[in-house]
Amino acid sequence: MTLLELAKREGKAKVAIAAKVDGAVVDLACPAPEGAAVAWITPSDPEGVEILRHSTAHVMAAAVKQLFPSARITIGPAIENGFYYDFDVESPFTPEDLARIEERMREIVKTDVPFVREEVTKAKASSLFPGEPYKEELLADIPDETVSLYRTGEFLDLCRGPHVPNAGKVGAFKLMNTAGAYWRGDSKNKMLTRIYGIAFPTRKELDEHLRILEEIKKRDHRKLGKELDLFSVTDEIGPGLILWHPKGAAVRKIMEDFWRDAHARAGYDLVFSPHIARLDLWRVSGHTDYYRQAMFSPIDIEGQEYQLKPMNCPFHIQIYKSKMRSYRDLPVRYAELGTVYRYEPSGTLHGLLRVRGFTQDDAHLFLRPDQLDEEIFSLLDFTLFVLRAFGFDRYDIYLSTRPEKYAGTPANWDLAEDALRKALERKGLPFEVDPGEGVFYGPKIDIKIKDMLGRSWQCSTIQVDFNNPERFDAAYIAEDGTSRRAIMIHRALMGSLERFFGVLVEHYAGAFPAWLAPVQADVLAVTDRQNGFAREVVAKLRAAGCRAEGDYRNEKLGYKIRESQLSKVPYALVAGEREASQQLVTPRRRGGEQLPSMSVEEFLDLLRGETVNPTK
RNA sequence: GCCGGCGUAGCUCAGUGGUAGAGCAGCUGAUUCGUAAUCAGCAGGUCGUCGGUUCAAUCCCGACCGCCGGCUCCA
Repeated sequence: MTLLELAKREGKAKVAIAAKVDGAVVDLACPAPEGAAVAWITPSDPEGVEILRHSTAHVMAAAVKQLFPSARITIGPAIENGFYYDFDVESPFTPEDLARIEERMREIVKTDVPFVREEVTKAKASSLFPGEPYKEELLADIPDETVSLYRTGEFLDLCRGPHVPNAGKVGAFKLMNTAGAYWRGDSKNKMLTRIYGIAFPTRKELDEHLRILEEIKKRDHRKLGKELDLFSVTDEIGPGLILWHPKGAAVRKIMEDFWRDAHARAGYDLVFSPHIARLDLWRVSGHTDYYRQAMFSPIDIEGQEYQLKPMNCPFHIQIYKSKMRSYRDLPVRYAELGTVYRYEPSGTLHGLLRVRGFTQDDAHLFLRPDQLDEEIFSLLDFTLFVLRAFGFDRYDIYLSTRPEKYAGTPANWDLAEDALRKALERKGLPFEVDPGEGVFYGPKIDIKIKDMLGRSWQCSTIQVDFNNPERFDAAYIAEDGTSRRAIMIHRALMGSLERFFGVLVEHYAGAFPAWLAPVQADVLAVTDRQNGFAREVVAKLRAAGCRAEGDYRNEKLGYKIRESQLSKVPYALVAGEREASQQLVTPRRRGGEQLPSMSVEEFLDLLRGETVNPTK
């Protein structure tokens, strides 16, 4: 008896698309083993959705082979929200092709052809894929002697499975776009044509996903950056180089002020360093060996080579080394909003999130080994405090451990990895270990913040560095009078101000909380007879530290309200005849909520109540 | 960098082998108005850049620059 027959008997054939037998997910065509524990998998189970998406990829490949017989098939996995399939074709698919492929897919689904699993020897299998070099290559890499194949009508694919029993079982899908993708993700290989699709169990879920995509588009920081006049990237300046307009600069200043203040309180010393330094400095640091591909070309200055800085660390080390350090002086903490320049391939640039010049909220800590545990813990605490202040309280945390090639001693690595791990555990933070993913110079903790839409953004990083202290001989005099090597920690919390700002824009959809908003209140004169009063109100607000602007244009109130709301200013203060006569203002929140009229002082109190950020 | 798409006024976008339009924004004037757009007029573009085809190119072709979606990589 097959699982499908068993499913029928149990009345599950309509919903089940696969089954879990003793923990292994298998097709319904598999025999139902006597006495084994069988759990049905439906499209709404996580495993079910994946099967569904993967099967949809097969349906797409089948449609492509029907329409483009010369297309060579490669791989087509399920991914988050959908699937893709990579093809090798002479000319990439056009949007019209995509529509035809999608149409053909629907026809295939309608025929409800079965997905038939076959198991054959590798030798047999390779004879079944004539003219499919990629399948040959995949076959050659499979260690097992037998492999499984799936047949969907005429279409045959090498695949581990499992799959839905029939094409009719795939859910709602939509082809989204094509993209170039290297075979096996390696830029040395041929560029294939990838088709991305989304797939969900039901039409409703698919529509919901499309709605989310719309929402993401609406929040795009590049779009909002232009609409709200926050920043720009121009042809004339160059790609990946950011111009911060007054509104964006205002937010940046608030971010910086908050950051400097928090760091001063947390025991950091603020430093500044230049944008270029002798190339030799980067030779000593090892950047010319390990980081060359990300560095701009050296600059010739009177016959000497200088380098635009890709990192701040060597400068901070020089400051550390400017005098003898006692074990009593440690930890030394140097922090800088340091602007660095890195060569990023043009195709990778993306708004504020991926740029060529950016400002790191950088710091380097110099410690004794016995201070590692406590320092990492308080640093972690400090990091979360800063992230929370900006409204991020969901994280994905990763601990990356020693790679195969590394600097420093295994004993030190163990010490450092231990300190990072213990800090995370003591803080009660769930984290994932990425074994061997540490940088060559030390283990690290990466924190990805999750925004309002649940998307993850890499921002904070805490890295132990065993390499630089050695290369630069960063030392301190220990209690016994001997010179010891300091342990260095490199860390950034926001990561880069540009990226963090971009993430903030998307997180808040441009509607910054009052403490961050570039303009906190628009004062709207109802007619020009109130312009004088409105100016007084603006002056009073500004004197009290409120970022206020006045709208004295010859426009109706509705017009001014609309503009204020569209520019996402937290408060619009209506100043009309009624207000002027009583020296009041009538606040309206950007959502549309109207508040009772109040004095300027009362409004300032209200605003203060909302602008206290958690530092103070 | 690689693959594909795109590049028309400050912005959003129409359009055509015979050198261009709309809405918004801007300017001028009228209007003095109460919680998401008052009306009228005016002005605004070497159609990304360079080259080619053509009697004629914004349109067709090529190169370059840039942007967008991915790949690769990362703050």
